Amino acid sequence: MGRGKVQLKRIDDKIRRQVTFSKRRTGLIKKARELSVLCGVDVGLVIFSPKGRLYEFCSGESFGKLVERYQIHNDEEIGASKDAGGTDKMQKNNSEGSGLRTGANQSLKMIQR
Amino acid sequence: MGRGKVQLKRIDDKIRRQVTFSKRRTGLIKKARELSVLCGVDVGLVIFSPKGRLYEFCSGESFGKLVERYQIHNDEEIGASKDAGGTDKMQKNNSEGSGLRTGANQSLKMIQR
DNA sequence: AAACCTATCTTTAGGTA
DNA sequence: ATACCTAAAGATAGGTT
Repeated sequence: MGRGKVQLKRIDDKIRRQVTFSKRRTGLIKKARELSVLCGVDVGLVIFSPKGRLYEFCSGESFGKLVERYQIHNDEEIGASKDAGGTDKMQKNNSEGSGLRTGANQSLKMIQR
Repeated sequence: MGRGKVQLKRIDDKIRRQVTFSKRRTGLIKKARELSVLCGVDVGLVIFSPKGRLYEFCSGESFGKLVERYQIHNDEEIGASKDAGGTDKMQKNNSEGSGLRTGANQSLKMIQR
């Protein structure tokens, strides 16, 4: 938006990149909130800045709760041992494995409040 | 967008809500990807549909890795025992506690691939 | 780095197929 | 549900302060 199309590649100029980060981060969080409210769904979003700062949005429950649901979902997928029918595969836009696997249920339960 | 302003409240009609969910979910994931690429930051996003489906986006690392970083970040905040200076408080748009606290480092390390 | 402005691009609500 | 269309709303790059 603004003037000219956006190339989907890392912005070279440090200043411009920082400004864009600030603007788009705000927009993304706003959209995450809108999705959760408009559609009554739970959304969890974490953003790590290059400087190590953390920005997050989390609807309703705590982020830990969402992580637990994430974990449970994956367990069910594995337990069901079928690709068709039940929960279907998510849109794996990136991250092949997507971490958090079976056997860690107990551990996870310890860390979420 | 589209015709008429959007009220920030749950869409009543089930069909319209579902359609909006589908459209906005796609848009949100796209924007999450753009932010991560344009600004070279790591982004993790999870969306749970009312039907229990899971949609996610995760830049670069696995979602588990991101959760670990989330955990580490929170630990450092606590360890530093100061509010000024180091990592600053995130934009807590919701979720007071935000889960995932100290002492679970070992457990978490077990579950992320 | 944050607050505005605004031209321009992008998303999307509603409609149609 | 899913794909496409399009008017209108929304996001934002670049500029200014």
